[in-house]
Amino acid sequence: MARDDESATGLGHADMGHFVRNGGERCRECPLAECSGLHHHALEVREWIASFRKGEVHYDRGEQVFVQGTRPPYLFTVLSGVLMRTRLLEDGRRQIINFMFPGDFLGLQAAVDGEMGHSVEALTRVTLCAFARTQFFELVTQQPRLSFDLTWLAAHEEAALEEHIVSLGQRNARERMVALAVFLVQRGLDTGLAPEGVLQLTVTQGQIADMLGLSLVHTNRSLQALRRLGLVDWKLTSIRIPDLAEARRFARLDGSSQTLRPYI
Amino acid sequence: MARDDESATGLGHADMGHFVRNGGERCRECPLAECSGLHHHALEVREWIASFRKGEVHYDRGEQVFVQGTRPPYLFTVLSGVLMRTRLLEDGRRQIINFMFPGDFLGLQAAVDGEMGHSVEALTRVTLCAFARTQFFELVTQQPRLSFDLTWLAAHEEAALEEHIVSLGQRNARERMVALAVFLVQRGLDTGLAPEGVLQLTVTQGQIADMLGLSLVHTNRSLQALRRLGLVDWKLTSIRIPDLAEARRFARLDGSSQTLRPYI
DNA sequence: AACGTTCCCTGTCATTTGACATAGCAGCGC
DNA sequence: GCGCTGCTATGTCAAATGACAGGGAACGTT
Repeated sequence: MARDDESATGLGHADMGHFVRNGGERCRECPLAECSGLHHHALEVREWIASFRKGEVHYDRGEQVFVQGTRPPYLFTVLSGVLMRTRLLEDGRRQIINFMFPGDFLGLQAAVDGEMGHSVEALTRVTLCAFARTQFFELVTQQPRLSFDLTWLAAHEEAALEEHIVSLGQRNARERMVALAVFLVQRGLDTGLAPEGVLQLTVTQGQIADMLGLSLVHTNRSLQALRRLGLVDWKLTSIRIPDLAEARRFARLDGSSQTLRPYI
Repeated sequence: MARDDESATGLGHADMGHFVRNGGERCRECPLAECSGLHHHALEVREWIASFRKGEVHYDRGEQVFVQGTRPPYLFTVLSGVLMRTRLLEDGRRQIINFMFPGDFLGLQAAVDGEMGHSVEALTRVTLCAFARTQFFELVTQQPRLSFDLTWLAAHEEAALEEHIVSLGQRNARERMVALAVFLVQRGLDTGLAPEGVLQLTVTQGQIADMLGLSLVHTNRSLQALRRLGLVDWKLTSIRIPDLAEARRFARLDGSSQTLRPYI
């Protein structure tokens, strides 16, 4: 309980995030190196990044990595696992903003503002690579390539949020679900989390509802309808899309322009 | 009509955007210098920026600055006026993503990807400061301060989109409208477009509807309700909020952390 | 075995929002 | 004056979505 506060800052131990203080030497075994969907840096740049690495943190499902309104000491790159960004209203309503996959960078807002505008929670057991917030711009601005990559990630995150806004504003419940399922499965494919096209990820219907701005009950019924239609088979622990192209058409998603994502 | 294509690329003349080829010498009279809501660079940095400036473009209300899916040769900083980013679905549905005010940077997605994921349309007569897309990273990465500012702008745009997602997902029609009105008036105050707290900007109810994901009819009724309640008086050419704090409470917006925005 | 928890599912009814049809009103060119 | 056009306003009805209440399966703990 004395540790309770630390969990909010990425410093928690044991029960709420386990910090392992080890430096860049571990970067040779970086699990992201095997990920086919990512753009890998030149050795020189990788070593530059490694020199800033502070260690590694683990969180279990349900644990909070960042808490809205706090000033975290560390920023992270996701090494493995899946997380979600959420935003709370004072009256308890919750909106899930987006999901984060291996290679994604966590805490950009804190990097420029000091303070987080949203919370981040682990959806699976996750491993994160930690950098000191105060060193971040030293890390990034002194390597033009990293500065570019950071901007790339920010611009693409913006594009993902745009797509989500289109969903919430223009698509009905079923279209939204299909759009979300396609997005998740696609990211799963890119990061090796969806062997044989089935994403193994446990998302509750309550979480889907909070992501799509629907009630839990309506979410449930719409999911059943999609299952009957054979478009998306979304179960608690997995998402299966029999025909990705057809699902795309149904949700009126345009073709995904497959480019390699950079990471830091 | 031979010029038709150029309008999509920021090169149009006369009827669709008027390009004035003049360089950094005009930067001494930059209209943004008078804007109190902005963070102004040191002389040295301003001159560095000026050396990249390619000229100035004007667009009238209704003209498209960028068209979704095209590769624009220029990127812009807004010098005066207001614009909106929109995204179209194949079946004609339109979602307005956000509004842009003086000091905002246009075309970040094109800067990293080459291609625009959305369109940008002028809501008033606007003046834009043009940079070559191909020179952009030279401009930004060789000045750590500019690299920081660009990231700052991207992170804050992301935060604005988050807030919009919360609106679309969790707030009902009236709350959404109040939230949008507060956002617009606040940005108007920061950029000198809202003398005496009344934002002079013509936004049609159809545009409000496309921004908030509501039907035109429902938008109309909700606007009337808000007028009756005395919360927001939104007319075709102006937005007035009698009590900003009360409006914030109504829409459950948390206090805006007033910081100076950088610009490039 | 009994219990508590978490999640998925269903029924019924209320509310919100949308669709369609129509009217008014200001501006504008002629 | 007239006929346009773009925007705002209303009425009526239908569809989408939410609120509330409760049941049942799976699973871990005692």
